[in-house]
Amino acid sequence: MLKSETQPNKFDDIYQVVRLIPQGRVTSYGAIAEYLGLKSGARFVGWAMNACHADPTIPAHRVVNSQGLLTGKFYFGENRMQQLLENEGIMVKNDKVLNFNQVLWRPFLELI
DNA sequence: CCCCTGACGGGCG
DNA sequence: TCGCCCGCCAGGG
Repeated sequence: MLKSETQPNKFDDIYQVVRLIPQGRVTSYGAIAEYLGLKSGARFVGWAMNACHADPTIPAHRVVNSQGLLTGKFYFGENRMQQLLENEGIMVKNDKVLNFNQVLWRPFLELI
């Protein structure tokens, strides 16, 4: 099922970074792409997430777009994504993460 | 083989 | 400040 046979490292790296996101924090597709040096950009990350939405071990709800908008909430069901985030102490209003700059987890800055 | 689409992002008007 | 357009890469029709 996994297309990992074609892009093993890229997909795995992306999932790896996502798994490293601390609870109560979020990150953006662009941040992940930048950290991994994916010239393909954020689109590739979003695409990778789409391919993994069946994997419960990946906290995909902690990945939002550069505006802090829950663009992928549609894939979690009605308000599942927002519920998961709020459950971790992240405030969400109108499908947008509040205090985004505070909860944003930047791998290239905080991952050592 | 060609065209369209997509959990994005940055640039320009 | 808001909205539109283009780039990027892979998969599906």
